[in-house]
Amino acid sequence: MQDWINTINELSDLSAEWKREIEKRGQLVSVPAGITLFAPGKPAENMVFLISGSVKVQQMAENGREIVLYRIEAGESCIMTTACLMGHAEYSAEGISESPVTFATLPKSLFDELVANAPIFREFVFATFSKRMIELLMMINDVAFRRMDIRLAERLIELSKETRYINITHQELATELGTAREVISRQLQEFQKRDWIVLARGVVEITDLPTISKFARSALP
Amino acid sequence: MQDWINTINELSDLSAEWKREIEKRGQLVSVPAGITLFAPGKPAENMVFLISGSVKVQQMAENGREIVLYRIEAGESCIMTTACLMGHAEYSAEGISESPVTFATLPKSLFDELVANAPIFREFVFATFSKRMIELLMMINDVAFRRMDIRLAERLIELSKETRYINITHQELATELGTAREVISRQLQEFQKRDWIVLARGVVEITDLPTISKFARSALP
DNA sequence: TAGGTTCGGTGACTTTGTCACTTTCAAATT
DNA sequence: AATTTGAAAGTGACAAAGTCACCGAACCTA
Repeated sequence: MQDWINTINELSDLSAEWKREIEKRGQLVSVPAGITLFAPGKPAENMVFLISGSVKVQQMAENGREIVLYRIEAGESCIMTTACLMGHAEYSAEGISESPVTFATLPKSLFDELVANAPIFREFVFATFSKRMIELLMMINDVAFRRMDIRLAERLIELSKETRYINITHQELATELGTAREVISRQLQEFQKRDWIVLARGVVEITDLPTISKFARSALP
Repeated sequence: MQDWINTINELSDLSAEWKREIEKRGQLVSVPAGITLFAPGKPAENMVFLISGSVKVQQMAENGREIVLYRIEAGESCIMTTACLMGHAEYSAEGISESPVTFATLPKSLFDELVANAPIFREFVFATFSKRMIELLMMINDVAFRRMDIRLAERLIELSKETRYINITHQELATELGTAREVISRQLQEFQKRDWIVLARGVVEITDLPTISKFARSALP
């Protein structure tokens, strides 16, 4: 995988010289699933691009509750590290690999050169920033104003894209949505009572997708 | 006010040539209080610097509830416009002048030149981005996990920095914290019952700052 | 001073979050 | 195969937050 830069769509039009420079000065790293890649207290020294796998970025509160902010997927860069790199600020979130992950790092010096001299790269960085920013605004909207049952239904629909058997615990769902496990358990029971899903330990089986979808869109219980 | 660029601390070290260029191609605009400066649907065409006054950036939900995301103060730039400018994305928040406001706009072309060629300017842009990003993360933490009474107490303390008579309605406080007016009213009544504040129409008078402060720090009711 | 508007109060109810357990299940250990 | 153990999920009682529908008081302003 010496050609990783071309796996990032938005950067495929970079000049051959820049690509050579990036491959010379960048570093490829692979880690297994479940590793904390960044966390409050650890300073960022490089810009990070995800080549394969998925990284979950989440925030933890003093009371122990957690919320998943977003996921970094293959072909995306990590704005948290970039923000900390550029803003001389500290992380307030942590990043955990959800699968075996390969990423590339660029030293800050090269990052600076690229932002200055490669408009394509600059566009990429800003676009990533603003995309995440808007995601965070949507998240604030969700958490502050939207009903739990609707949000849960939406998330179940998302998760059932590939298979109707979703492998997830109630606690994990709670972390996804930033709520408490009990709330999810009760809500899932209610869904089960309505014959929309069937529950098993660690599994949610979607049995009536059309009705759940209707419910999620309705925004009314 | 032809010298506005020097009112922005982080940019005071820009070279004289860049400053001349900025003043030549930038535009100064003044608007009264209460004007919507940006809102979903209006595309951004320029980068914006606030010279004087204060702009409230808030988000509105379908159900009518609102939340104040942050304020842009004098000497800061508006990341929402920058994000929309660079990320080819749409606003999802609106900006409203809270006082008479003067701001300067830079055309995108000059913004690009500056980011490319003026490291000081580039640092400023990234620092602003990451500062706001971290603020938004804190806001998610607050909204998702922290108690209303504590958050309200904190906000009252903040607002009473200059005078113990805070001129604000319950609805405004609710918007600040992203909750419903009734919740604020009830909470304020509770504070009044405890002799921490005295309420009047449109006014909250802080009568026992030490105890409120202790309460805000305690995180326990 | 009359009428409208904004602001705040209130009670009944729902939803969400918390606490302190218990039970159930599955896998590892004896 | 029986037992232990830890994670996952269920439960009931309660507290906090949000919703709804309505009321009355305070304040413009015409």
